[in-house]
Amino acid sequence: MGEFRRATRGHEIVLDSRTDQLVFLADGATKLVVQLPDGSEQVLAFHFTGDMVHVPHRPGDRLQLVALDDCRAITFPTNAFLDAAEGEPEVLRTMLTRALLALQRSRNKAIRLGRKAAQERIADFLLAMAERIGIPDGTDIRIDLPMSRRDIGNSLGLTIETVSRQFTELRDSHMIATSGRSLVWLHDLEGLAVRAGQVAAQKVDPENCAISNKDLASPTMVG
Amino acid sequence: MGEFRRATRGHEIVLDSRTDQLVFLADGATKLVVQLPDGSEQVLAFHFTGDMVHVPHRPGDRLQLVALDDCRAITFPTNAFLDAAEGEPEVLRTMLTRALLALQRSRNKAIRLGRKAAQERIADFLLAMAERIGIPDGTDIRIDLPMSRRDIGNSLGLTIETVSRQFTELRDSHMIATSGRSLVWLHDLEGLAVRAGQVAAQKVDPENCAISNKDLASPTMVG
DNA sequence: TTCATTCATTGATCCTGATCAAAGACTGAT
DNA sequence: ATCAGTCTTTGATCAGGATCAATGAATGAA
Repeated sequence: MGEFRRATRGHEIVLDSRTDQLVFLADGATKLVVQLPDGSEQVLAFHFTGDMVHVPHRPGDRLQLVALDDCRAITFPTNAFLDAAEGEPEVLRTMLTRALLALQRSRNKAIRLGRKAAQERIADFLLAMAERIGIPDGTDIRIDLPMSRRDIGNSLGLTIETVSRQFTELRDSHMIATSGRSLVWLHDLEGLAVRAGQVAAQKVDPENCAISNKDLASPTMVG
Repeated sequence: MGEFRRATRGHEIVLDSRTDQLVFLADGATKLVVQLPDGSEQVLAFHFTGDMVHVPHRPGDRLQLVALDDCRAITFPTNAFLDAAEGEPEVLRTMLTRALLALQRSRNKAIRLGRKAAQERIADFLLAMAERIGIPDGTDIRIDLPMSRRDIGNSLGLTIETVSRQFTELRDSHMIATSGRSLVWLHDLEGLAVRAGQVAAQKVDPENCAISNKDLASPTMVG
């Protein structure tokens, strides 16, 4: 019933655009992008190994799932998948739980975007990435970002220049360190949480990083 | 199992904040608001009669469901509700469908917020409201907005003044008319769609134009 | 290695929307 | 109806981030 797909960096994971699709990302990282009629594009979400992605059929605008590195995925038409799961309430329930989690992530994104300061968005983005793909490295958390500055900007409603300037400022204030285009070390999670406007609580616990999460083996759907 | 709740304008629909809640809005309109640690607030979504709302338990920040007018609702702890629905795949499937719809709306909100121009956000918001609570009135669509300019601004990442100025400009260009604080007539859906960036402005191939017109009828965007 | 291309950083200027301020309109209660 | 309080509109100024422009670094291929 499902179809296997491969894609290399920068290439679209081809989907049947006639109906809603469910995509299980077996390996790799992707971005979900909408091409707006004015030619610009908006990144709606990033996904990583194990995630389940819902790609709705949207007449009117172009929705693409693009590989950020080498990807393997299995795609299903949503309805067909649900029909098959009809006799398996626990499958439906799991999917519902993931869908609600995806909704939470999307709402978090809305909070990020509605928040005006560029600095808050960037700090929040880094903390969110730390939770999903961060790896403890001494007292730091190391992140290997698969997406470009442009992708980050498109995701946060900022330009590539503003993203770069914010990275520079965080580097100058010793909250992060970078190497090359993709490696980032988070030095000061608390400081980043403050800059992200999360002052009250919600700090990233190193134990909650992707490495330890993987043991739970609970794939998540992301929006 | 569920609990019945009433609330009048401006008052919170009290929820058990210890676990995720599912709220079925039997009657009325609400806003889902997050209180950010810095004291500001962000409107995550608006809801209307018949909507299902998921209010996750978010340790760290305060999430409130606030009545925009007189509301009646039934609330359930998500887990208890799902346990009870375990033997009813159709219920689960319906809820999953609704959750995916909510996800779509949230993504649309992200598109609105990521899009830079205030005018686009406002035009898009009005079209979204038209689809959800608009009433045909001659060649116009009439909307009775239950939320304040402040709510609209908080929802779109704009200030109350900017919202007001955009309304004024749309009025001056005869795309809308207003009466009092809540009544709005949409006069030119096509023009609004152009300002919303849903349709490429002028100078497009005739082919795309035809497609665009068709798309005006397709469901879209609410958050 | 070297080169070419793409991506990232830095600088200068401009513009949209935020902020500050004040006046005007609507709503609900008396 | 009148009034008080709140919400909305309008104006003036300011600032953050976009845009334009150029340099510098990283990656991949030959």
